[in-house]
Amino acid sequence: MIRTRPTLNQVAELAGVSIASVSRALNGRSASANTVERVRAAAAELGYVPDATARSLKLGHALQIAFAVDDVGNPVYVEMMRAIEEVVRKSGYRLVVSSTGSRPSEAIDLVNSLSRGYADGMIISPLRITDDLIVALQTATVPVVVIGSLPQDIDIDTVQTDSAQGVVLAYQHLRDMGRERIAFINGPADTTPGRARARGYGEAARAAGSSDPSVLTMPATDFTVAAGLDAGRELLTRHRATDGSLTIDALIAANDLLALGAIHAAVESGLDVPGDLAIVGVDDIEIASVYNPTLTSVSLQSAARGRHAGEILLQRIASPGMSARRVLVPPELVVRASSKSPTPPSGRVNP
Amino acid sequence: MIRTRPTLNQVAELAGVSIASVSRALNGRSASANTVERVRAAAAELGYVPDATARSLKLGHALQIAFAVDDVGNPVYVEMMRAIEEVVRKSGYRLVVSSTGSRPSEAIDLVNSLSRGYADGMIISPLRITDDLIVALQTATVPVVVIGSLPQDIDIDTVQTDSAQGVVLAYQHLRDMGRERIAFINGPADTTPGRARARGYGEAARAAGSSDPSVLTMPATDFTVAAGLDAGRELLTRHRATDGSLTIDALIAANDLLALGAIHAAVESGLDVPGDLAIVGVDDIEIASVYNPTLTSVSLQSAARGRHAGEILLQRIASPGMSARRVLVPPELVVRASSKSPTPPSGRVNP
DNA sequence: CTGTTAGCGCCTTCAG
DNA sequence: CTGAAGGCGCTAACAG
Repeated sequence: MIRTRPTLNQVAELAGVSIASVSRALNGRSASANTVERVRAAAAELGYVPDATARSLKLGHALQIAFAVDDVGNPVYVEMMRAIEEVVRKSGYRLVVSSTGSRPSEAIDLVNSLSRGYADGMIISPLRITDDLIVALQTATVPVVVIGSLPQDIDIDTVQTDSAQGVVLAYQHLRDMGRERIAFINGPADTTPGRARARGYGEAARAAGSSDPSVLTMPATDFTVAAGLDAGRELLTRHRATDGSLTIDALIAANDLLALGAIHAAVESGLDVPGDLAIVGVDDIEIASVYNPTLTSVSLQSAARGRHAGEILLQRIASPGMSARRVLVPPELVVRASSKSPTPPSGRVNP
Repeated sequence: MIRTRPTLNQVAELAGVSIASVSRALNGRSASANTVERVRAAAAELGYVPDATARSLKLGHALQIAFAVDDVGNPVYVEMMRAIEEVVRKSGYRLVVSSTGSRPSEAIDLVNSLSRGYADGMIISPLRITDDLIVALQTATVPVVVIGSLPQDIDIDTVQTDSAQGVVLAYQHLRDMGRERIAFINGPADTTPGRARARGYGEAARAAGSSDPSVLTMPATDFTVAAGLDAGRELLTRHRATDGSLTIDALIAANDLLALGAIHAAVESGLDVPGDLAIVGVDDIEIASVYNPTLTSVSLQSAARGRHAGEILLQRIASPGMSARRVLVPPELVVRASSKSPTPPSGRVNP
């Protein structure tokens, strides 16, 4: 049977003092040693714990932070979540995680329901940033920090990375490894990261002499392993010469989940990775380092982004007057086996 | 600047009616069409949204469900989380996710803080179930559902699976595939799943004629990929003959993350999986189906367990008087490439 | 149908 | 140092 929760009143009655004294004794305000002692005893006997809701109503804050993402299944968000939780819990906040799904309307509903005051602040990392969402963010009644890229003129705290630059790093790395025809599996083109990464790929490809980067681009329907598998299969059948040989020798995937799916597609079709096809992902999720082959990836430092977002949000809650901040976390290439050179010099032994 | 939130009072004033009428108009209780109209207009003009905290205090529930796990990084918990969220959100509840870390004391603190009433119920899936935790669970002031195995006589709702049986399935499958010496990488032995899976392995091994299953058992320090990598490396160096050949031909890992780490350890040491070493995991996480090789795994149906837990919790919140329920979700073997036969019949073509 | 009123449980002036 | 009282924003009787 569920035990019913004792209230301040019952503690007061048992201790033989007023509820005000109980409150003070328990919260460390001025009270005589005698009172404190009796209150403590009474509270312990009843198993009293203050009611969070009543406290919130009185104090005006919920001690909760909301974190909203499109898909909690993506390890990137899990990493952010851990980092955020670690930061905010030190200040006494709980983390409420919401998976909004891909429809921006859901995210907007969520932001608006925040106005109901169940959370004291929000961190959101949306894949699709619509005008409506921006309006909702701007008119929210609690502080909001966005992990992602907002238009420059929007006055909202932002933690962003340069994923276009990340893809450029990947491209250049593959060129350095001697790859000539580098394809690109993007996520949905209507997402913010999708657009940014396509831009990076386009820039890098053109700089390398490609006249039309889009011919080697394959959009996936989502940023997931399953979508990467589909896109990978499609890409591989599309870029075969009539003799069955591959007409591409490298592949950048817009994130690691897509890359994993794509590698699997390559392997299942009998290709050697990286021998026949080098593959680079983006995000550097944990599995990247133990996949077979290990996956070269561009780290977007999810944990660091989460940490920054948490800290900024805490600061803004403390001082709402601050002007909006933008912190930029740089991408970093992490080289592993999946992008090794196709023609290892033979007759030489590894040092 | 953060917009300040309008209250019922201000809406009432603007609409020229009492706050009670506003409340009724907004909540669809009896009110004249005229009143409803004016209240709606006033609320819209002010951008009014009811305060969740005040509402909770009055109504006596927080409309939140807490989900506590040791490590949100494990895809199993993410799967459960999604399933739970889907179930509870239909009834208007938000999901608060907490990562407790491995110390049972943290979980106990969390359970106790639930008594603060910030959540109306809790689902917890603890790796380590101590007596103290059970006491905390029993004395919690809100309904609790445990995903995991509790002692039989404990009167708490439980959703469990039979992971010992799951390991038996894995063992028998490997025997069927012609494997003779089947090793076992367990998680920490002081965890509930660790003990259950060790028991299953012991039973199966003894049934197959092994006198001491412990000689082929290697405990990992955690249920993670990193721990699996370490344990795999250790296991592989330990079970080499003097000529360098492997003295085991199969391996069961207590979960998929460990299995992934172990496969990687095998591959990096030049072994062929499944040629030299067949590997089976437990949990059937998504990556299992796209790892190279694809991982044979025993599904413990995390999504189904999460769904059941959510439904049971909702029922109990609705009718606290119900006697405790136990639902059992059976394990299911999912065969993939990592456990294929070591000696494929040659001279034959696949149909 | 509508307004007034009494709390939900807690914290915090304000007197004493 | 302590008790009484007001009120955070809302809903649910209760009268009218």
